[in-house]
Amino acid sequence: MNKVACHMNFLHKENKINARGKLKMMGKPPVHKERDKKNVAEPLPASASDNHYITRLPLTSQVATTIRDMIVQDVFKPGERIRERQLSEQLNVSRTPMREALKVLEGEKLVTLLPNRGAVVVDPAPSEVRELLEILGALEALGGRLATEKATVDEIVEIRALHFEMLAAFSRKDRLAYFKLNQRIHTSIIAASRNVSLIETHSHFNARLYRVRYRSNQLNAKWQQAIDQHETIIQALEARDGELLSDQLSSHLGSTWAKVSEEYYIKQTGK
Amino acid sequence: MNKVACHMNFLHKENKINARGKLKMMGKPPVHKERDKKNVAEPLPASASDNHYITRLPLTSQVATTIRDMIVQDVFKPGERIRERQLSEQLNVSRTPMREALKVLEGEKLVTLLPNRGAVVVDPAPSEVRELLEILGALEALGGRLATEKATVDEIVEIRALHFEMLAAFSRKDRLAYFKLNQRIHTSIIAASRNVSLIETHSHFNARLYRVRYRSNQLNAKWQQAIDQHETIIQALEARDGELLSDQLSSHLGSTWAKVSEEYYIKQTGK
DNA sequence: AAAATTTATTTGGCATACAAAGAGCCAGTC
DNA sequence: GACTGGCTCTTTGTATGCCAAATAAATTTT
Repeated sequence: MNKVACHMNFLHKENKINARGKLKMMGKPPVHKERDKKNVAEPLPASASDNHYITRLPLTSQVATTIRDMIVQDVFKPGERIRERQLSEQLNVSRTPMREALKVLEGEKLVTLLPNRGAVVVDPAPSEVRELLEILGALEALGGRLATEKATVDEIVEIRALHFEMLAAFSRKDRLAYFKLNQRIHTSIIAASRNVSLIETHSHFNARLYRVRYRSNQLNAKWQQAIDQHETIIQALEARDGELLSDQLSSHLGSTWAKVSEEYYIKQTGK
Repeated sequence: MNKVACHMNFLHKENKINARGKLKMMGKPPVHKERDKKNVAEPLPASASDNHYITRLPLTSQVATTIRDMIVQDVFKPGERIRERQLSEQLNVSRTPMREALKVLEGEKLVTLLPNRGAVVVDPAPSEVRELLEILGALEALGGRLATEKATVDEIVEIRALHFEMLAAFSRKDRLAYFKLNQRIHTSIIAASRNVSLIETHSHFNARLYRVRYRSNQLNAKWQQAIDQHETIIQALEARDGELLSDQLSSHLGSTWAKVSEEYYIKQTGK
């Protein structure tokens, strides 16, 4: 359900999605391979560890998730073309779910579908990144304001705890841990807004910006400043000051743009 | 490109989409039916009236657009099931583009795809409508603020003109004209923000709320109040007062929710 | 009447076929 | 040599048929 990628546990290109234990070789009369184990109803506990027992999600969704992860984690580079036939063979699925998955990803703006030329991984122009950050800022501002009204004490405490963990990562100069905690904090604030549609929308825009922010995080010089902003954010939440939190969140993303745009500038001139 | 429906020019159910002047009977060697007319480059003026000359859009997109219009315009009622085989026969396309189109619409949250049970037209719960209106409010607030910075004088003048037209529709008690002008005004303000992603996102949420707002508009008792709000909105834009415009736009949508929720209440109790 | 079982309908996914669009190549013309 | 038109090759777009699995409906059994 969570569209933001979980880091570094994706399938490699050689991996195969093999839905419903499908047996591909055309001999072998279909004999319900490993179904009989549990053909009594049995409510299916759905425990976290049943990822073998290959999930009964529609293949299309599985494929979409796989590709989505590959994109967010840079297995497919921006601008790279995705050949549906080739990839569907690699994933061991037919073209049908592959194409449907690409349609889904197109809707998520993670790929562009050129007519008769297939899918290309999007490579947002700097201006688009700025636009998206503005939107994300507005969404977080809304989420923050709602959170000050609706968050439970427990949620706020948990967010504060994440903040401390983030400080720990900061002290250790552990940029990856820092990044992930940072993300979790923002996501948790939005989650506290209790607005399901907002949570989804936020997650969607976050995914579109994931790569950019990840890379920006790797070379962010103004780390201390970001930390300071975060402290204010948490305090505003604790004080349930919607106005302040709202402002802080959007200006926080404003400075993200400052960092990112600087990076674009460097890439363009120096390098 | 504009996802908000243009009113009442959709295809009826008997209509057929027949892409690329496809000749289905298997005789007839392929002789580029009516292409030769314009195989010289000719930038293709894309005038509004070239909807005959059967567009060279992918069938999937055409199907998606058709169904989208049918949904927004209530040909398919919320909660109604869409049978892919049946509908694809009616539209005279195969299941393949039909299924892809439904995937697209799922991404737009206009239908829900139940595994093994196909597509159902979404029927947002009141709470979801509230959520979406909150989000739309935040988006319009952002758009408004940007518009005060970026709008050209011409754009503002045009919006003022639309406002007067809307007043005219109001005097005539022409609710449909009023509604459409109202939509155009809001869309124009967002368009003036110059943030392409925002324009798209706004259009998307607007589409999801289209039906609700349309119906609400039909029985809105507090029409005068809405008019007053609009006057303030236009003035704020003319004064380029971002703060004010921003506030007005989101509170405007707040009162939209007031109206809509009232209607839900009526439906639930009285009726 | 409730439960279990059978049947019918529909979707999910695969495989195959073929037309059309692009991309690249090559020759011929100016 | 640059442009043009035509080839060929590859990939996508669409149609079609097929079958398994899931659901819903009908029917039988208990």
